[in-house]
Amino acid sequence: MRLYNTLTRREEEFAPAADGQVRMYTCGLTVYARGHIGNFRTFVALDVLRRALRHQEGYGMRHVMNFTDVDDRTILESQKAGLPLREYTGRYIEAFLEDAAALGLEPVEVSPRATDDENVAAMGETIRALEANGHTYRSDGSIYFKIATLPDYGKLARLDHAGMKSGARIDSDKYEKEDARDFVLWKATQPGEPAWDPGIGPGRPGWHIECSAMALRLLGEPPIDIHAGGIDLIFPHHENEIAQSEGATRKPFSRFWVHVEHLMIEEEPGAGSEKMSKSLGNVYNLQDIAERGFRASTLRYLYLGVHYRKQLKFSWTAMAQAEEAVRRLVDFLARLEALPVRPARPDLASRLEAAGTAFASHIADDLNTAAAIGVMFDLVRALNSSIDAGELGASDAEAVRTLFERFDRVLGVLSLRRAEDERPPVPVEEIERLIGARRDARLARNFAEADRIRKDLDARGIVLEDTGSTTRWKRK
RNA sequence: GGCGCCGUCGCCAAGUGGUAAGGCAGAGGUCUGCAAAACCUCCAUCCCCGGUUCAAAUCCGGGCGGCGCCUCCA
Repeated sequence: MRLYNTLTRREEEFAPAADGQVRMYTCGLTVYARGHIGNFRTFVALDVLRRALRHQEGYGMRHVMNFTDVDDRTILESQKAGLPLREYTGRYIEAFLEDAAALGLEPVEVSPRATDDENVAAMGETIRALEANGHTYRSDGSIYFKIATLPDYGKLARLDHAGMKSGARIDSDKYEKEDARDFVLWKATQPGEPAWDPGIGPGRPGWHIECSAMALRLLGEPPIDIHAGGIDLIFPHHENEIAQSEGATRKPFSRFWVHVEHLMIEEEPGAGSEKMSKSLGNVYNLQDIAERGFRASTLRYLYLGVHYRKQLKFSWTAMAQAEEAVRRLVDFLARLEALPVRPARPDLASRLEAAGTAFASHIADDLNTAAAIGVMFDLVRALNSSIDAGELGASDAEAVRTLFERFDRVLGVLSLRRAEDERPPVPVEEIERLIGARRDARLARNFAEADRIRKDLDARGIVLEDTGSTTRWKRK
């Protein structure tokens, strides 16, 4: 498949370097708070990449997504909460896993925590290798990376430091550095802060070292195939990861760098938008989505409607439109269940095959999910039309379902919706009993009673639809 | 100030040289006990101004507007 590589600023043909297995690292969440829907835009987009590589391209995956469970904010917030760091961050890891499941993220092969003993040890090893290669210096008990020792520093971000805004705050650390652009690998112990000593002196990890160390430890010999994350990580995080990893190993770190654009929030129509971020305080999480009456599957669909390298303007209107679109798909799939037994339609196979090919080629085109979804809807209209004309039977339905399952292995929306629908607000037995009672009422032409039952269920979140002789239900 | 992205129907959004996918909303119609769903028909020449070309939403230049990175951030 074609994949945009930030390193070269071009789309390139992607295939794993070895054994048909993709070695991929995703920068995960800093677990000092519940992830918001901006965070999850990135994770869902990368989940689609993972699914496309696995289910469509047929590669094996070894995918690492970390939890950053030590940094200034996690330490600060855990202290505020009066909890040990590990326990405090553990709660948000749990919350993340719940949200990830709700959004249909496939579990990755490895989800390490930075503070796991073996990862701290790996950071020590990486830093020692950097020291041995002459890339570091020590100052006030901290260890720094000296970027002047790495000639191609900046190759990912391509920043022109000469032209940087005068007065821009470059140095946010209070530690002493030789050059403002140098960054800390290992922070000296501060009173009241947790500390480790993996053979380099007591302290705690700088922001970037964990990802280099874990990627190298868990994914083997560099270069890995793909390193991914939100677009804001290009600089400084990923640039510094490259410096650390390549300084330590003398080998290229990652072949592809994939970055997902931001989710933007528009609070009032026409008021302009800004990126959603915890520091701006304009965040919504999955709970907020649920409180507004929307489901996670709807949000997942909304994410996929915009190419991952374009900003996504989030609004409640957009959510409502996404919900209607998902409904159209679900209703179509439900229609397939009620088709009569009749001879298979001879020209259906080629129509389905064409759609399958078109869908796959859009996905293989740098994950053009929006165009792929368009293919799906084209097919829905054509097949709905055939159903109306009485041309489709049960055996055709099976072939159609199979194709949509193939689509959904990459998109992951329909299966998610189905899982949500398996837990309706009214017990299924009761719904079916009431449908039976209503059918009797209708046969007796007691429409008042029939409408009362439907209205009653509607108020409880269940919608009934009559289709010929049968009645089907769905969640509102 | 430097680097970069974006501007397509009322809303969301594909399309990067060959004459505008798809979804939502809307109008009219078919079907229907009602409701819903579904189907059919209708609904844009692509922010503005120049240029290149047989041909531009797509390339180039200049505006205007939105956003990002340069500082913690997905």
